[in-house]
Amino acid sequence: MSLDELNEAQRAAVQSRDGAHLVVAGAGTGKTRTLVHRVAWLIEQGVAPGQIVLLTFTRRAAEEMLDRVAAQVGPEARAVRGGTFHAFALGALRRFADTLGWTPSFTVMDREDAEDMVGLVRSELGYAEGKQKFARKGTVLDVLSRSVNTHKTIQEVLSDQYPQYGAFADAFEAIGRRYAERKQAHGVMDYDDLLVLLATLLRDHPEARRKLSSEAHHVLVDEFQDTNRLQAEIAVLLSSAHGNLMVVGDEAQSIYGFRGASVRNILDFPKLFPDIQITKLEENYRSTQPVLDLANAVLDSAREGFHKRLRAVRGEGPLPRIVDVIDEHDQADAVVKRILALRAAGVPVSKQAVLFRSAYHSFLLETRLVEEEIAFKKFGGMRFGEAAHIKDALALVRLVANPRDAMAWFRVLGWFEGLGEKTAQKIGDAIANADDPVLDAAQFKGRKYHAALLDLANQLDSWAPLVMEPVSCVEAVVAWYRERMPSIYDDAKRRLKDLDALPLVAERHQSIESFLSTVAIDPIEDANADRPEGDDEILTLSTIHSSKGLEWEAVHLLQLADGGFPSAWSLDDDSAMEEEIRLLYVAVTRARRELWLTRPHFVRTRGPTGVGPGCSLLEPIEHLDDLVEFLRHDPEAGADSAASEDLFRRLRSFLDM
DNA sequence: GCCAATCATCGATAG
DNA sequence: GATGATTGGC
Repeated sequence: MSLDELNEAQRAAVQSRDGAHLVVAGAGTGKTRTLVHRVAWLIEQGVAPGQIVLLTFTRRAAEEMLDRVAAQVGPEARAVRGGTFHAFALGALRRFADTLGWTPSFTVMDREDAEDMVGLVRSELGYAEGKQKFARKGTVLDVLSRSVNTHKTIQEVLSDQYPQYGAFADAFEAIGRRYAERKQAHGVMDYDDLLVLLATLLRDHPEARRKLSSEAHHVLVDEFQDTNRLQAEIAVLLSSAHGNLMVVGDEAQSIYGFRGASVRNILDFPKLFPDIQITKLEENYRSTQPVLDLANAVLDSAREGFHKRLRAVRGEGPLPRIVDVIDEHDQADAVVKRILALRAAGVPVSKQAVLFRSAYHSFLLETRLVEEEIAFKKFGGMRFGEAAHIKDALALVRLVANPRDAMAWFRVLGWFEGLGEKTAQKIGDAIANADDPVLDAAQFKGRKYHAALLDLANQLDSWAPLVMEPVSCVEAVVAWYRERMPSIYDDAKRRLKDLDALPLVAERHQSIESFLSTVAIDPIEDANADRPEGDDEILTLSTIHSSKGLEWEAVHLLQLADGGFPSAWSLDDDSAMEEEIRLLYVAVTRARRELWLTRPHFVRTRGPTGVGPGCSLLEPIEHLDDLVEFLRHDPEAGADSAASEDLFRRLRSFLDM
């Protein structure tokens, strides 16, 4: 391996001695490359790959890094343990569940199941009833989650984030308690439990801590600015046996405040370790100077100054453009034409990305892309594994694996006519608590759904022997479920082929439990996603959140308008607006050379009303005129130009504004 | 008491 | 477009 390709600061990080090390890495400064070299270097120094733990934010990031390490030091690099905090926690908790009083065969609920369980608890406790409108189940779960992820009391979370429910702290707490009891009784964890329980294990059980941390000789954490209190605690405790903890991050790119992340973790990190080493990576290898000039100006517009100046190694390039468009239709038109123009100019679509604040911002564009036959892959938003029919099939598999899974019963029983929420819950709970957890269909003789339940019970019996063979089991379940689909969904036909993906995923797993819990925290890829010949022609569509750490030659940023980006929810909240600014910073710094921002004059906003035209993210940027070139999209001319300045005037008078 | 159908309201980002 | 509150039927 050659260290020649690294600059001095990167080399210092790569070859750092043991101990705590903070690497502050601005956008595009070679953070990934540094981490890759660090891991490779450790292996070359004789550290066993299995003793290195690389915690990243997404599975995608972990895999990419390990690929690159493997390219340098060989396939043994695969033994490096990598992944998200949640995935790591899952593995550790499987081994130490007993210690914490949990069954080792626990399963993991995704967000939707967790919400449903909260919903059931809420109605059980009677908070759903009339009187005053109570928080919806998703909100209740949000509050509970925020409380554990930020170490704040329910009351504090309510006062800070949901003042309208400030008087209901007791109710939230009661729901939280019952919810927690139920999870443990049923042997299911939600995402937060994975972190909470791992932290508890490491904090309160010295033997487990010693064992886990001595297996993790070197702990590296990527994107540390986006960790929350629990994750930071886990990282520190996990490295307690040796203190070899390297964290990498950029406080200016903190964009997960909404789920409890705190920049304090990275800012205060040095206080934890008196002899910490700190390395700053400041030379930007990714972008041209004009892109960075805009990025710097964006940061300057933040209330909390970060005093960061990105310096380009690449030199000059075109100015970023702000293209004014009328509405989303116009925007889709402008972006499609721009993508094609860039392709014609030699930038393949695979080196272009369209980024946006919220997943739905790209809907209209997606229809245009289909018309234009531009293949794309979308990241963020609704995932394949979250589609209702996929979750249905998985619920059946869960029942095979664990007949006491009350939430799976709840979901499955909901398919049958005449069988509603109450009865489903009753049946599910009864089975979960029975000595022999089977569905006794006979007792529903005379009911409309008697025959359906008999069939279900028979099928489950026939699948039970397959529990040791994930693929056969999943295939059998899917085959039966296919037949039921038309009675559950009007658009069953469209959903059918998605089910093919499940057996393929199952093939990669030795056990049903491993299949199910992986699927819960690491959503399935759509095996049917249209894959045209060669990856060359696939455009990336992504939420800004999911674009983290990635880069493209050309970046198109959508919906720069109040209510779009920034989100309507942030407009009246200073700290939320700060996060919107950092989001814009992240988006801008994804671009290597071409950066096109579209600014629609009119957007259909969801959320709080009273959103006017304009983009309050761009307004406070000083010298914006010098930093970007302004264009207007003219749908008639089919090109962006300054020629149709009167377009808006005409439109305004047309709309009488 | 429970279920299905209807109307009103609120809506993001992710593991 | 989903969730929740309401209504009307068994």
